[in-house]
Amino acid sequence: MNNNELSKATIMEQELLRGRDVANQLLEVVVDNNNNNKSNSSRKEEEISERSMVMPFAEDAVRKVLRSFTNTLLLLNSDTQHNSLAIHHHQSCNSNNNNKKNSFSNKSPSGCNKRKSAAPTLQSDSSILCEDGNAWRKYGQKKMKNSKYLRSYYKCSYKKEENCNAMRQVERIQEDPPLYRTTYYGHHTCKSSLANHPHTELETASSFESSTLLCFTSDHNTNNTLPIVTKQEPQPFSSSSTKQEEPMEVVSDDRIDHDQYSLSNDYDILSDYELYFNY
DNA sequence: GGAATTTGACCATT
DNA sequence: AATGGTCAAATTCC
Repeated sequence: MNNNELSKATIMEQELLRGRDVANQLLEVVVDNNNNNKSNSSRKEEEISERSMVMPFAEDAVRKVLRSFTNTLLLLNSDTQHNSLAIHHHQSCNSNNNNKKNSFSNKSPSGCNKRKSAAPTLQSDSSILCEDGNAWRKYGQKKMKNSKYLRSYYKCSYKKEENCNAMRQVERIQEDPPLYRTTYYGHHTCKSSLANHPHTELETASSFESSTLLCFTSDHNTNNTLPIVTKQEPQPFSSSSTKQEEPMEVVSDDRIDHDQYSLSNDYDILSDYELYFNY
C-alpha cells in the first residue's frame, strides 16, 4: 500500500469515527425522547401512541447505523493493515499507554487460559463513552498498572449461540477532559451484526416480511410529515428485545475507590456518566 | 426467575 | 514476582 492510499484510509477512518460520533449524539436524543414519552402523561393519547410506535424504530435504526459504522471501521482497519491504529478521535492518545503490550488471552481447548499475541483490530479514543450498536457482555474488569481507572472486558453477547469471537476493551485514559479508549479484537461473525451488512443483505431479505415498514406521508390537516407505522412486529435484535444492546454502565464505576481519591471527585465522575448515558 | 454484572481466584506471559 | 486476561460463583438488576 502506498502513502497516498494510506492517507486516504486514515481520512476514511476519521470520517467514519466522526459519523459514529454524530450517530451517538442522535441516539442520545432518540433515547431521551423515548423516555419522555413513557413518563409524560399530559400529551394527547393518539400523539403518545403514534410516537411510542415510531421512536423505538428510530432508536433501533440509529443503533443499526452505529453498528454499520463500527463494522466498516473494523473492516477498513483489517484491510489497510497499517501500523498506526485509529487513534485520532477528538484528541491525541495518551503517551503513557504507548508501550502497552498487545497480548491477548484466549481459552485453549484444554480449558486453561492461554494468552495469545494479537494486535487490536481497532482502537479509538473518544471524549464520550461511544455506543457502537453491537451487543456486548461484560466478563471482567481489571485495574491497570499506572492507571487509576479500571479496564472493562467485553465479549459478544452471541458468543455462545453463534460462536462470535468479537471482543472489546473499554478504559478511561484521561481525567480532564475525559477521554475513553475502546479497543476491538476480531470481527463480529454473529447474525446480529451481519444482518445489516450489504454483502449479507440478500441472505436476510426473507426477513423483510416481518420488518417494520414506515410510510412517509403528508398530513394535509396539520401540514406535518410524519412516518406512519404500517406494520410492526418484534425484531430479532431490536433494542426492545430481552437482550440489552450495549450496556454503558461499564465504566460507570471504573474509578478505584481508594482513600486517596476524594468523595467529591467520585461524585463528579458519576454525574458525568449520568449526563452522557442517562438511560 | 432469568439475564447481566461484579469480583476474587486462577492462569499465562514476561 | 508482577501484570494482564479469563473464568465462574455470587450478587444485582429487570
